[in-house]
Amino acid sequence: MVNFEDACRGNTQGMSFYHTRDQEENGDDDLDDCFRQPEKKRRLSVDQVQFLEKSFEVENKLEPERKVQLAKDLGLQPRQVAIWFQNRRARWKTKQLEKDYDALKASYDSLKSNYENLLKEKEQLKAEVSSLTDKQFHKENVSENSETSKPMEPSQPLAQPDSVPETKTSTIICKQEDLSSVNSDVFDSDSPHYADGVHSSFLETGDSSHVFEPDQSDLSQDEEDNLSKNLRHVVYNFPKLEDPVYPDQSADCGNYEFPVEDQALWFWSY
DNA sequence: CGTGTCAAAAAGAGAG
DNA sequence: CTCTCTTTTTGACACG
Repeated sequence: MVNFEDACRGNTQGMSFYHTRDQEENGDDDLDDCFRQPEKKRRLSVDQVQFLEKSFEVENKLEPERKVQLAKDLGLQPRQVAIWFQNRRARWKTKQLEKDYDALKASYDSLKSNYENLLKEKEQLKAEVSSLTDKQFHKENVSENSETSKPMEPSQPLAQPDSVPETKTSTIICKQEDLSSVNSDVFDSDSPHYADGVHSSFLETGDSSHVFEPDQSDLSQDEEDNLSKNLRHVVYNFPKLEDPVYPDQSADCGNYEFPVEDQALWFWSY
């Protein structure tokens, strides 16, 4: 447990918590509390906040006993302490949501760029295949013209397309790793989330291995939709979208709600 | 208790 | 520097 004496020893040399800038007003505290007048709002002193923060780190919930003790230690009303904890929890949660959102967005951006790369690669391979097909076909025509005794199926040019499939396979494997790791990392986040109070979700477990550079370039809405559709095919082993249960989707993700414009994120959680 | 909100206080920005 | 305006932070409260 954090001891207030320890917490502030040395920095204020025994100065009490009442040394706020409007110290002289603190004498009114009792009066104010009795009459609940619209009292002028006073901020807690740095030391008071520090002490509360330490206490919050230890345990973010406040049992009545501790509330009274803290209030006593800090020279505050128990209600003030309760309100402080309430606010602190709420604001901590907001920050956490922001963090989680950023991480999700980063994952999404990363997936998007992976997908775009795959598309490019696919186009290249397509071009390569058609050029090889043409060459083959051309060859056959030439040989057919010179010696008409050798009929051959023009549709077999893919028999040995060099080493192309090799590279493609490795690429795909790589992508799959990315996807599955992202998938598990991100959507495991509905595990104790803020529930334990002190420690947050997956994001606060230090710097995750998914530190992506946010890609600011944005696709148009059409492209975005197209991307989302197509990715359902790219994400090989994800559940299919045949029977979507939209209303429950939030349950899978810690009850988070995302802005409408970011709902494209859901495509890979279906 | 969580959530949303208000409003005072503090911090920041910029013009003169 | 200081005055003013804007933005951010934070203590408090109401409501469900």
